[in-house]
Amino acid sequence: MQGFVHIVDDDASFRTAMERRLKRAGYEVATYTSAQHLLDHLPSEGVPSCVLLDVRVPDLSGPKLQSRLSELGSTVPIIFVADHPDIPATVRAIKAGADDFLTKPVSSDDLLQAIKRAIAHHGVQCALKSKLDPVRAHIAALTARERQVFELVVRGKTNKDVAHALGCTERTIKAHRQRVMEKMQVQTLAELVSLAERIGALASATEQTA
Amino acid sequence: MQGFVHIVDDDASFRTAMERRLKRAGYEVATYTSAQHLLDHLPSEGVPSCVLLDVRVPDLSGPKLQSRLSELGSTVPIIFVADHPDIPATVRAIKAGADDFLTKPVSSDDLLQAIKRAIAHHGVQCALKSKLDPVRAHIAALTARERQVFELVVRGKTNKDVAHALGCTERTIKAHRQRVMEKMQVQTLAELVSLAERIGALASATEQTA
DNA sequence: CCGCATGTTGTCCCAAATGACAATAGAAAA
DNA sequence: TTTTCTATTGTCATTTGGGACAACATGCGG
Repeated sequence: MQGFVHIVDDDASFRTAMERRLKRAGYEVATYTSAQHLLDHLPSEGVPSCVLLDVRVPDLSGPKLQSRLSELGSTVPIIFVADHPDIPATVRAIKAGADDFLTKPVSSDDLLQAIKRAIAHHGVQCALKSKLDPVRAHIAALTARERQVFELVVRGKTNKDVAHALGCTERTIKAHRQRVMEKMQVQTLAELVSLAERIGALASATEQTA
Repeated sequence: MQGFVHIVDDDASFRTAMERRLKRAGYEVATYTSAQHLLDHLPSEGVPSCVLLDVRVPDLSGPKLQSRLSELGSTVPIIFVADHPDIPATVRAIKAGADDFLTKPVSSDDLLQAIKRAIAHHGVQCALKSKLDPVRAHIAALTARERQVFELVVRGKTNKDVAHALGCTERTIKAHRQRVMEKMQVQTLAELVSLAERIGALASATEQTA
């Protein structure tokens, strides 16, 4: 399986035409009559896929679908297909994060190329997500106190510093720290800091320590 | 000063018209008759700025100018201005990284909005760059051996591990490690790891340690 | 030949982190 | 009420990291 393509178009003939073309090219295909329809049958995340969206569909504009999807935690790339698009709409769509923008009639070449790229993009996104999601889950599993310790520790504070900052004994911090390491499933401070950076829990804050 | 705008257009009347409009809006302005001209008089990096590029200029296509600039380490956003653009060209330009795409005649509102956005973007880029550049410089100042130690240390290896990996004494690693910390100008391992992550020196490699 | 940078290694001591066993107290849930 | 979770603190021994002195070898340019 090379990937999954979700076709959204209210024109049945276009849908079936596309479906046939893409299935022949080796893709899994699902069709929807509207953007809402797509949102309802939320595609299984985790498989590299993309959405082929006819901009003519009335219920949800492209950008809106985009933001709706990302709210749901999805990063599926969207390829817009338009009949007679105007420049401003095109610019808006692409700047809003469309992965590509095609005009009808779509040449098979362009279509397949765009889809290949989009699915490749999503593959990368999925890989990233599958790495970061568990980390976020681990952080979510920390208690409030543990999170405080976590934040200070990954900034290079020593147990003593943290103890002073949080108003308790060094020994206490030590205990929390151990639990943090366990829950985050890391063995070393370096790994902990790496995770924090990747999650963005350290956004621009590398100040002095001692 | 709100920012710097570099206008590239071979049409003198357009240049001066734009220049006047933008100066009135409070921007610093420089004009160029060709993309090459812009590249020659490489704009001073560090000031939030943007390029207003007429796609008609013949010497360098937009995307080419873009890549040429980024080769030179610049991240100036480019706003394309086109007369009668076609969709594919628009799509290509924006996907290639254009910050915005305007069509003539450009309304003052659109223009100023686009420029404001672009300069804001560049402001962020500049801030980021001014943080990362010195770090890269520090890394470049490491000796080969020091860099080896650096790479292992930020992955969580202990001095003992590194010593074993590089075939020398723990004491030796200790010495290198100290010099690394000095040269990178950090006090703690956490900071060192943060820098490594931000520079991308740790791309997906958080494996076991002990 | 000499100075300098680089890499190497040493000892002594102290600070910091880890791990092994622990215990106590309050709050929330069963 | 009893269990469970969370936060708190303790000691002791060990490992690691960091700082303060160092020394020695090599290779390169002046």
